[in-house]
Amino acid sequence: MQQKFVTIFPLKTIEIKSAWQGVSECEKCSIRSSALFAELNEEDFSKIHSPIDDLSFDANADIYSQGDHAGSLFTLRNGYIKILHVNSDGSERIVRVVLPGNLFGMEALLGDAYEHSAIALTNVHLCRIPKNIITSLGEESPRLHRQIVKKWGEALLQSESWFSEINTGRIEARLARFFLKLAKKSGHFAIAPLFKREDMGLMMDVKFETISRALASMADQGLISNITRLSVQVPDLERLKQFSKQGT
Amino acid sequence: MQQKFVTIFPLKTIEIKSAWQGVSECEKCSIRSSALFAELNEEDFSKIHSPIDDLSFDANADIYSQGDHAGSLFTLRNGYIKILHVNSDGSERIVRVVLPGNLFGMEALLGDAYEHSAIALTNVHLCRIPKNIITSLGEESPRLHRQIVKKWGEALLQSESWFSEINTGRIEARLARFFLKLAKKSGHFAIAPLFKREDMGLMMDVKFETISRALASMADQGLISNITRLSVQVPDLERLKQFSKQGT
DNA sequence: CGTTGGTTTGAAAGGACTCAAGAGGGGTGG
DNA sequence: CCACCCCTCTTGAGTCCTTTCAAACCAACG
Repeated sequence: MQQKFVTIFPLKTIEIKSAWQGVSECEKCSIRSSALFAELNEEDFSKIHSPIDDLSFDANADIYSQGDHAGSLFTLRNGYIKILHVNSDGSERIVRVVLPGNLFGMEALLGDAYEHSAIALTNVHLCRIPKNIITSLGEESPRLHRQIVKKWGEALLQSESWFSEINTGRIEARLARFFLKLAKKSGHFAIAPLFKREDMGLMMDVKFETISRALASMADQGLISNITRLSVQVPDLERLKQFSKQGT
Repeated sequence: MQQKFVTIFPLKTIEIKSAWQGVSECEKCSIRSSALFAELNEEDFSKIHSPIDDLSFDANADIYSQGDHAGSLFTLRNGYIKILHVNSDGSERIVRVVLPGNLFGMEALLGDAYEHSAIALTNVHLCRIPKNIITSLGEESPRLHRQIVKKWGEALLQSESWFSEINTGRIEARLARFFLKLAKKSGHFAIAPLFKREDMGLMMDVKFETISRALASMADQGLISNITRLSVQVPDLERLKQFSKQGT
């Protein structure tokens, strides 16, 4: 019932960069400072023997699905990913949005199966880290272990703060906070990404029509402009901030 | 079951058991199998030098507040605790409910300040673990580190699942899921705890009057009975489960 | 026995949902 | 290159659920 996209393979993932082996690239990784291996030194890298693949996915592609065997965790390099939880009654809810630099799929370290589904919201670029690298390297490198604890903690805090801010109050205020979290300055304006209205509804627990109406209403009020499928402009971040606190 | 606590000071916390030092008690702890030190052996315990205090608090007492210096983490032995997040606009939201055996306040391991407030929902009994025990012991004991990662992961999963199930759909369905999570069998019935309506509203993002009305309505439908301030009876868990999936 | 904090209940207003129709965009095949 | 189709997004009107503001109620406690 979901969107269908044309795939060459009946399978779900599309890999456009070839996998590569070894450690040299990790050491030069542009997002390394914020990534899992931030604190590792050369000696640590020399202990990595399994391949860390560098993968790309199209928007809407499944990275993994709830219940899949969990053999790897991932670092997102760019793009956005939604973490979807399917409730026992079949209803769905987006429990986290993964931002560049974030780790996801850490359930792999705890159990055999993923607890959620991870689906690309945009075209994405990510690293797949086999769990055995962590478990074996972890024995020897307290630095890595510390980093994992830290990353995990950040994920929890992000999840809780996301939850608290994106799910409290009227929709318009929630949308405002959502924009404030994701907006990036670009010249005189700030630009915030939009996702499918359906997805945004799943994040905030409202129907997609409600998202659409709220966007229109906020545009009427001059809080945002140039609504497209993929983004909005925020002319005045400060004003939006005020709005997110007040409600009117 | 809950012993009576005598309030001597006007202050918020009351300690009824004297603090104690050393490791001997942890080894015999009744909830140790589910607690942080589950996997430790005698050698590990011998390395613990800071005192782990065993504390009690009355309902409504603050365990710590958002922004406080974070010097310890905690294991809840019995009772319930709410983890409250104060948004930048002053609005509040309960992001997690701590159940017996759960770890909380792990932010202490990451930064200097607590990110949330922890407040007792009932009379509680908990262990306070100074962070330096973890950081120093962690260097030497991979078992402890593993256990921390595991606990942290559980907290994230619990938070996400709580979020997903307690915050999706109509209030009555959400309340039903809430009862299913917390109900315990007691003879022919199951009994689920209730908290202050205001608190329940903060968990589910509705006003306390709405909670009250939803409880009344569910009682009319025979889904629950014997509503008091502190608990409800659930005559038929299976039926409640059906209800939580359907809605009507 | 009156105060107090918490809970319930009522009525009207407001926000979100449902069902439905129409508009816009991007991709496909002619 | 254009026409068509499908998917997504927008908009409308009526209904349902939640909020708001009030008032009454209740149990615990001094």
